[in-house]
Amino acid sequence: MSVQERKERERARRHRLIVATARELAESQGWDAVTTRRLAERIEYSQPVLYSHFRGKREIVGAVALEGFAELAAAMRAAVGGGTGAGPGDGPGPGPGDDSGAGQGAGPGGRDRARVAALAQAYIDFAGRNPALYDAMFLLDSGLAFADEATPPPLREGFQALLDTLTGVSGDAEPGLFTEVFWSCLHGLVTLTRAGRLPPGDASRRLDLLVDRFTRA
Amino acid sequence: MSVQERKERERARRHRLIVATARELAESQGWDAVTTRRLAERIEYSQPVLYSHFRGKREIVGAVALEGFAELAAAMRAAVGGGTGAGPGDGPGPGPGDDSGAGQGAGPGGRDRARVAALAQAYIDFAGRNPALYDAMFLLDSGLAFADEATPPPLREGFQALLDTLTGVSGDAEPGLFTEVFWSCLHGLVTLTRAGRLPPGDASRRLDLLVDRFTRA
DNA sequence: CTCGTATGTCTAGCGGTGCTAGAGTTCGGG
DNA sequence: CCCGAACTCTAGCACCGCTAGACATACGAG
Repeated sequence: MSVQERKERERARRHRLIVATARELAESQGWDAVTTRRLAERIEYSQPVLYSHFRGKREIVGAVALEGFAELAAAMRAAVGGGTGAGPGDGPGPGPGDDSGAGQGAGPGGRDRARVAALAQAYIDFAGRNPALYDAMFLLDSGLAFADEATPPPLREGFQALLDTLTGVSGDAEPGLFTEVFWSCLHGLVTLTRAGRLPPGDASRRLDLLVDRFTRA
Repeated sequence: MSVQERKERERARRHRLIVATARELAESQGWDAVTTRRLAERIEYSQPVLYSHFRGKREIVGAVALEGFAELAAAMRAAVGGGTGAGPGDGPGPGPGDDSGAGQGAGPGGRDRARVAALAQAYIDFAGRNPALYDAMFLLDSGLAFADEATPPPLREGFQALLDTLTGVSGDAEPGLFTEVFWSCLHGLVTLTRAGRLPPGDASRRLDLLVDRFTRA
């Protein structure tokens, strides 16, 4: 039986190799350069082996995107620290209103603002650091399901990371909705900036303004 | 000389035909279906004539996108009416601080909110009504310059339409920056919703929340 | 150790893409 | 009427994602 295990290990190894190579190629030359032929050449196999691991190119993109979601979630967790918000793993997630809204007093507002700013900065930094990865996650068609029961764990985890931090500042709004909107704003900022639609210089000022709008009141 | 004029007219006519056909095809079957061959067949010419009008497919997408920007600008203008904001054409545009910030009193706040809401709704409606057009404008590579001196007039006009309405509610923030951020949020909302990243049901509630965040204070 | 088989990989090729060179035709001006 | 210029089309390039079928390799049974 050991021989089968060895083969399976090698297969898994090659699987990872494909994903890693696709990611590197995309990050260094853009997704347009990621063709099945080039990819096959890089991993030193012929194209058909790709199709023994993935149903098609879309699924390869999806695999890269999945890595991205996991890393993004980790980056956001790291940015806000294990601090005040509902921590990960200490329950099924915060029910709406556990440390209840209406916390718009002057006291801890500054701390909240700092945490949201750190979160947002982490998001923008991640996108800037891994543009091709971000494209795989959001721009390209990766065939991943989102707000759905089939949504893969890393995606849920990413959203949860946002939710945990933002729940505290959502005020009288439903935290889920609040998070969706804030996330959309971050995504819009990233997208338009990356596409050259916004002057690149004022990126941090725009982020400041956004965080302001979502942390006051 | 009349013959030359006639030819030029016919050429212009064919030019418009190409753009219109590309747009229809994209709107009915998606941009993937817009290939030079299909396009050529639809206009009843061979592919090479396309290249006598446009440098390549990207430029065709760009032409469609340009139409889109003009229509989007018009839709937003119509939505806010010729009302309170700085009207179009009555000067080179409002300088920052002409009817000065700090207007966060309770009085006209409601009216401002309504106008911003109408503007945002017009934007979202436009994107929903013309998904392929919106893709050409923002998702696809149309080769159009944006925040640049080479930015085509329709793009400037679209941004100006946003700016005119938002200047009044930007508070102590720079109106240009405020507009960029708000626009980004709208774009993010549209993008994520269209990609199935957000549950489609709560679209209007999300929009409400966004408008709230940008009109209070 | 040998052999049949089963697994795995590669070569070759399909229909499609954006784009272009050069042949062919049409049509206006002298 | 005929020549030349302007224009269009046929044919083809290199590349794409993807797949069928030939080929080799390595395993397990006798």
